Amino acid sequence: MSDAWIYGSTGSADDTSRLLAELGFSPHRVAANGTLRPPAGDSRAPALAVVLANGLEQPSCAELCARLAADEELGEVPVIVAMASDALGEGIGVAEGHELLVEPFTSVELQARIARARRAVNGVDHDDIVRVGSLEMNLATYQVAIGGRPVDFTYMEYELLKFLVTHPKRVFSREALLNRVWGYDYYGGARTVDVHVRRVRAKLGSEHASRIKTVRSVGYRWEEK
Amino acid sequence: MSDAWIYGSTGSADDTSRLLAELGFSPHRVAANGTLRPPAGDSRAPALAVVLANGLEQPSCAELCARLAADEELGEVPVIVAMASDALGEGIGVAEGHELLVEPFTSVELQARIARARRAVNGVDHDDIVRVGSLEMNLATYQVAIGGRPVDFTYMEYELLKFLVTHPKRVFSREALLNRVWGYDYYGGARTVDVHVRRVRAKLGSEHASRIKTVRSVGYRWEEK
DNA sequence: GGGTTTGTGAACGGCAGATGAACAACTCGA
DNA sequence: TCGAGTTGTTCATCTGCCGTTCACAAACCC
Repeated sequence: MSDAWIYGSTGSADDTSRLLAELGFSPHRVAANGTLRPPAGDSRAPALAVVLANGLEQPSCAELCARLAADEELGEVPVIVAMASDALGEGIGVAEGHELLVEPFTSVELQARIARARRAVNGVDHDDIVRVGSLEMNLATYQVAIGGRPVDFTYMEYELLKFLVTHPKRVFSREALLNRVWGYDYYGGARTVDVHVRRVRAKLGSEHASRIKTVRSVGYRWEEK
Repeated sequence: MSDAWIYGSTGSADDTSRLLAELGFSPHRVAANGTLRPPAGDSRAPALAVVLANGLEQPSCAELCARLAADEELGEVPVIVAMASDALGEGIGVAEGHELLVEPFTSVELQARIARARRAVNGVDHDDIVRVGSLEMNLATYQVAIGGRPVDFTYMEYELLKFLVTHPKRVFSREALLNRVWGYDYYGGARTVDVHVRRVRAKLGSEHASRIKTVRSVGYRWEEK
């Protein structure tokens, strides 16, 4: 799923790892040898970076923050900096865009600060971004991207796709789709749905087009397979 | 003798007042009757605003935050929003530039977050120049330049452009723009937004005009691409 | 192979948005 | 106080997009 890179090796690193895992992240520890990437795994930018400031010596927290902020490829990564209360006074530099977390913290606070850090980067709440394979829907910006490349959907195409994606596996009759996507007071030909499905499929491309399954004499279904 | 305005009246208000006083502020409680200013004293912008979210009903925390962020005169005030841990999950909107503080907190953490909130304001104030390609906005002097050549924007044109530029990627409905750029108590035709968008586009010139994307039957979005 | 269901291409028509211009409110200086 | 200039809003018209529909081809089931 979404990777989280953890910098620093205080005693709280294991706790933090566990909390992040509970929140749905795959935590990866990053060695404190100067690199910004975890030793193994792909080098795709993670969904989150967590800096445990306590005991960070080489590089220092401020330096690490600065390098994270400056890294070209990682430039868009949400960053959370966690430190103990008594380390706050030491003028440790936490970059402006980064979110400050003071230990001890609860899982709920961590979650809230993750959301804030991500919002600062993406301009929207993470909850508003849906990913299915290489397909990415930003529900706040009305943008769809496939493999990072933006794809233009018209309003109705977008609404239809959004509905299907957010209601996976269930089959919807054309009538049901007309009611829930077009609106309850709508009355028009059911074939309208067909045409829209076709256009959405075309824009989705070969990789994702087949995700909209047609269930003969019933309707359509979104399948993430 | 820097003033701090405190919104909300939970039990922690007194504690917060005391802590702020210890840190050298003059705390003033603001009535929860809708105004943003304290009942007495001069109306100069304070050095700090603290929102105690717990128990805030009318206006809600999110609304209060939005109004604080939108207030013309107070726009440059550092804001801290304090709330209990169990209130975090409710999707309470804390504006992006505001600093989130989770109760219970220590005096040291409060101090650190005050510093961050102030840096956020002063920082934005400081390198107050936003650059997007050859477009340059000086948020302090209300000046816009394209390719080094100054361009005149009227007040509302400037405000609209500034709002879009400082909230990139996100789509805003005309109504949302009317609320957040024109003001909450404004009520007028939504087409007003169209016309202003058109004028801003015209002044932006061919290179930047397309950065204001229109999302059909939704609204407008700023894209730096 | 006949009937039903779905895919496909093209064309129509409505409407959202762009555009130009006029109007109203306000500022400022003579 | 008047008038000219500026600025925000609204009206009227136009244009192009896009949602819808239709006709036909293809696929599927009996």
